[in-house]
Amino acid sequence: MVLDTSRAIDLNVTPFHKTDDTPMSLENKKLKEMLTIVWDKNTTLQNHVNKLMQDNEVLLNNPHKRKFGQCAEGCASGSTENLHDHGSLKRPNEGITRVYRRIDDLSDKSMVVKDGYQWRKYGQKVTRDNPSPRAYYKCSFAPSCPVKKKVQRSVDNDHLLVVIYEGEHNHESMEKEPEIQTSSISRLNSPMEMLKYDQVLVEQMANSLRRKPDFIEDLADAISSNILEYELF
DNA sequence: CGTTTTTGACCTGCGC
DNA sequence: GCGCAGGTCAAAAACG
Repeated sequence: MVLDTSRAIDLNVTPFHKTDDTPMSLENKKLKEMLTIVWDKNTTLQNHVNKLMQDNEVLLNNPHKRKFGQCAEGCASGSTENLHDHGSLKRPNEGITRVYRRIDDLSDKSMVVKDGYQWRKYGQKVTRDNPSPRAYYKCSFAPSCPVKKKVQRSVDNDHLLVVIYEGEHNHESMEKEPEIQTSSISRLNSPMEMLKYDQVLVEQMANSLRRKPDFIEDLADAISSNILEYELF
């Protein structure tokens, strides 16, 4: 869905860009035109996605919700809007951080997320919008440390654990592990972290968008027209 | 035996 | 005021 722009740019700067009419030059010209078309379509799609995410943000900030944070998983209780909030990047409340962790072993039900801190589980609950239980943890330094976290499998993707941290630790962690931050992009420092972030984000958006029939039609149109144009060359 | 996890009961806030 | 759903408590069980 998302074009690999770095590759596109590499293709666009081939050493064969003389203005003569050699077969290689013609080929290069065609490739450039194709790239322009694909790029335009990609931009259109991304605009569409941005619009959907903005709509989703409006839903998240809907004051009808009981309390912020409770809509952490599967806000799709509304029958008309079936988008989930996993793609949202910013939260209105400070001190609340969402982290996505990938699970490789689906049979592992422990929902243990190693984040460098010690946690004590104090509850577990099955929520209405997600069949997998939500686990509640307090920092083991409580009550001096007020931090809590909630861990639940993503309703969209079994391979993802959604971890919601509330509050800030007032002590040092035992060990630090890299996390996939989605609430604070500034914490994605390395290219590898950015790559992981993109991967997770794309998965979430794809899962959400699959539920939008209009978008599927648009996507199908874009792909089919793209293929036709490609075959014309 | 101390610590952690489990789990049913209870509390709280919100919508109707 | 009632019902619902999420969050928390606390006793019992499990574990090292």
